[in-house]
Amino acid sequence: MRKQPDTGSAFISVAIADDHPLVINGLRHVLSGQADIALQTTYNTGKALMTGLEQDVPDVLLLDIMLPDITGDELLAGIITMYHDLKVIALTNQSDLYYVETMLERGARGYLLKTSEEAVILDAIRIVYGGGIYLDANVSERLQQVAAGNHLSGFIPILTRREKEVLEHIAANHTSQEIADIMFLSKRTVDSHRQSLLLKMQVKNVAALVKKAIELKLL
Amino acid sequence: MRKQPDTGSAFISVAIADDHPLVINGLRHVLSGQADIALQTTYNTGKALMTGLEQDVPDVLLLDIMLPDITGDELLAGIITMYHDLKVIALTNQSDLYYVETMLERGARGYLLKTSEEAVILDAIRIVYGGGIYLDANVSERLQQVAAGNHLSGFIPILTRREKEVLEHIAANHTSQEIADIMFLSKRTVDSHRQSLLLKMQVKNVAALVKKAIELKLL
DNA sequence: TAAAAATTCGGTATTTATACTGATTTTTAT
DNA sequence: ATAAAAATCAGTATAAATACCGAATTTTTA
Repeated sequence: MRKQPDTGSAFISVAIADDHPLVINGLRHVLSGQADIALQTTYNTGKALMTGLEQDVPDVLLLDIMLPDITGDELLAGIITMYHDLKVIALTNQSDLYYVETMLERGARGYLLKTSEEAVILDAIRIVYGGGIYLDANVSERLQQVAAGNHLSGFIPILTRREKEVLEHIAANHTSQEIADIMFLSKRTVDSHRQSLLLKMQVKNVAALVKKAIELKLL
Repeated sequence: MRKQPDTGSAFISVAIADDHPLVINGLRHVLSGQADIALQTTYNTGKALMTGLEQDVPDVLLLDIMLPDITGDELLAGIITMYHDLKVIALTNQSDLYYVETMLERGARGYLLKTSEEAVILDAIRIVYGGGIYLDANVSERLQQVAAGNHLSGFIPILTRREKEVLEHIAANHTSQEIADIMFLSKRTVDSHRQSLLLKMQVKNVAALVKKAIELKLL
């Protein structure tokens, strides 16, 4: 029932982009025992990945969303556009779950944790190769929590440029007046942005604001 | 020049405590090629580790500082006390560097990143086994930055139980009066803890306090 | 056991943040 | 080109946080 890859090969060719040698070695070990999977190449930077894809496109790419030179979500949009047939599985740590929605929106077909079991990793590769979408159980569980608005209210507020700037200054131990001086604005304007921030983030003071911003990776 | 282990074996016996299968497999792969190193056991929880050590103590333990059931720093003090000859190398992610000082204080003999190169890992094991102390280059670099007070002012403030509680409530979107009601305290007392927190953390408002607390893994 | 640290509470004054209403100009998107 | 969103600033009022002062009691540590 599985589609044949464009290369005509009988194997699922896999590439890995991750800057952690241990992760790559671990994955290499996992994949080496599989008759239907062939590890094509490994990359440890986004730049190397982009260069390599120009030469050879694998069937499935395991992509660390935190490469040293660029984040996965920034890479993904371009990759999907350029290589329609490439199936990307995001690879991440427990703590980066907030990226799940973004990555899926941008075209990732799978989402694995670096703590995933071997069997899960192999399943994911085969399912995604076959056209499916695979989320690690822990991820899908978390997604449901988020969707249900349990504690993160289910959405990531979109902050404007100025709001982000003000937020940075607030977190950097500055008062409204100080921020006004730094940004060459009236204190009123700064307070206005503060109000918007509190409203959008659904909190009532800057302590909770900063905490939530960090949780949502906005800071 | 290397000391012989207590077991009389010609190998350096190594145990790993880490809950990530990929990390364990990666390390297993790295160690398997070494004639002088024998991987004794692997554990994936703190509890399993404690139980296992009662039976058999390795020469060197690679200890993930973020096991699912307990943190490394909580484990370490007890382990070092009970097994004087056991050399512990902390194993962690880039983001957990704040623990370095604590781990060294509590008796860790080495500090490796999960992103460390194979050669570095092997070096660390041999050096620590021989009685030395080994820090990953990235770690020692960071330690110096911290020591120089570049931006984290060189120390991790020790918060008291009550201060931590108040800090949690502050970050949870509560005012002093609300916290007082929740904790059955006078608002004065809560404010007193607030003052101590700001003083210890060297900030002047709760926004910066929360940010710093999260950076220092206190929250 | 003695000393040190933590926890508790009070008063007072000042600064800062937050809430609300309202409005103009600039930028962005359709 | 037009509509929508963002950015700017103002007034006023209240709530909250912060900065000092000091001090008694309890707990922890040496």
